[in-house]
Amino acid sequence: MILSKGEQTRQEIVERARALAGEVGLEGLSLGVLAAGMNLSKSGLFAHFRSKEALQIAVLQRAIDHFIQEVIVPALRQPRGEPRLRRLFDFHLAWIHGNARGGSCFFMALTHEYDDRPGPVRDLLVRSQRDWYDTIARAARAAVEEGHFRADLDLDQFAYEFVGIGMVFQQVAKLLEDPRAEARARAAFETLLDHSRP
Amino acid sequence: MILSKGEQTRQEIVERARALAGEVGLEGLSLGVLAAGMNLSKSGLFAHFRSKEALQIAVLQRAIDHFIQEVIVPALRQPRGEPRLRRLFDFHLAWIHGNARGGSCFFMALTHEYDDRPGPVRDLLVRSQRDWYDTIARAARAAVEEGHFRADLDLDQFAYEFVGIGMVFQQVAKLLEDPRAEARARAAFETLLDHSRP
DNA sequence: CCCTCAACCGACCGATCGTGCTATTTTCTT
DNA sequence: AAGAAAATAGCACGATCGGTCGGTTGAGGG
Repeated sequence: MILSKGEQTRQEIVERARALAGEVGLEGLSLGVLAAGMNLSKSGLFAHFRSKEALQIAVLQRAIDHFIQEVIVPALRQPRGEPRLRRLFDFHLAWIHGNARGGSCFFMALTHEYDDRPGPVRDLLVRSQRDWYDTIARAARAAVEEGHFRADLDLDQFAYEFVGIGMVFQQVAKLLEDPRAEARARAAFETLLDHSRP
Repeated sequence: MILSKGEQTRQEIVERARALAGEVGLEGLSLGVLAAGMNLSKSGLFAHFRSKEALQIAVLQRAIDHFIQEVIVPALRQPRGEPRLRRLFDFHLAWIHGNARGGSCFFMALTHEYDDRPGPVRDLLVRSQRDWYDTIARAARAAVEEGHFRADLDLDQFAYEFVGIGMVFQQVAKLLEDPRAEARARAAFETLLDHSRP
């Protein structure tokens, strides 16, 4: 056993908390409810993190890792340029849809939870979102280099509109429950791609 | 005095609660904090609404009314077609930016608060958002009729992308605090307009 | 195998939550 | 001005919150 008992329990807590936070937000996390869900006393759980904020940060970091593993890494296995961008978009939609099961996309929900609540949690969130925009912009630059996109394309603008499509998709799919949400997202993305080509 | 004392107090409560909810959400509203902020006892305040949910609904309805007054009505004063759509977009950005003072756009925040929390509050939110998409689509249809937009334009798709731009704008402006957020939003909107023209 | 220390528990704290119930004060009607 | 009705205050309730503390237990290295 490579993981100590404590570390193993800690990771189970974080994983469980991540699922719970998808439904109630990071602020809405309750140590009591969380402990009851596993076979743990509240204080036993609390001992693993010395504050609720530490738990929140651990959960957010875990979500970031998941996002990288489920969205970014698989897209990187595609050839540079447009194919990789398409996959990035696909996996992004899938991520939103997946987390859609009883909860919004983690990061979008947190955006509204923390855009006016300073602190380390917000800082980490901001950093992760900036990284996400950068990842998209870098993938777009690769597409430029491959000749798939025009040389004068505004990469940051591309990332901006890319993210925007994902955001409406989430609202239309999950709140408004419109089955055409995904088709609309893909149509919007095709338009964006067309507009980016030489 | 046309308003009874009770009704007047009630409206002051709702208005105050709307401001407070912009920072902490509808679920995060606290009757105690709210009452302390005005000169009212918690129970005195509570008596105006027979439940917290009733207060939440009143607050949401109030926000909807504000949105209509600040965004939709002034846009309707513009000539049909593209000018009206431009103003609709302008006022929409201004609304997001205005509510940005210590809080997100009310409706976007509520989207993530209630997309997995059924009940009357969510129902009202869904209705209001559907109305908003419809309003944009109707304005776009007018632009088609005026000959500003092509006849085969997908109106709902237009509304979809319209809203998406507003959503990224909010995140980039408020969470990421990027001063170019507004310019990017306008650039994206111009692209959308260009793509909609005959 | 045993001893040590990390891991965990149970009880408890003060605060705050939404919500009743019962006065008491204020407003409105006559 | 008086009486009915509405508005508000005071108080208490059960629940739940994040967090503390002293003790108990079980895992893991010697």
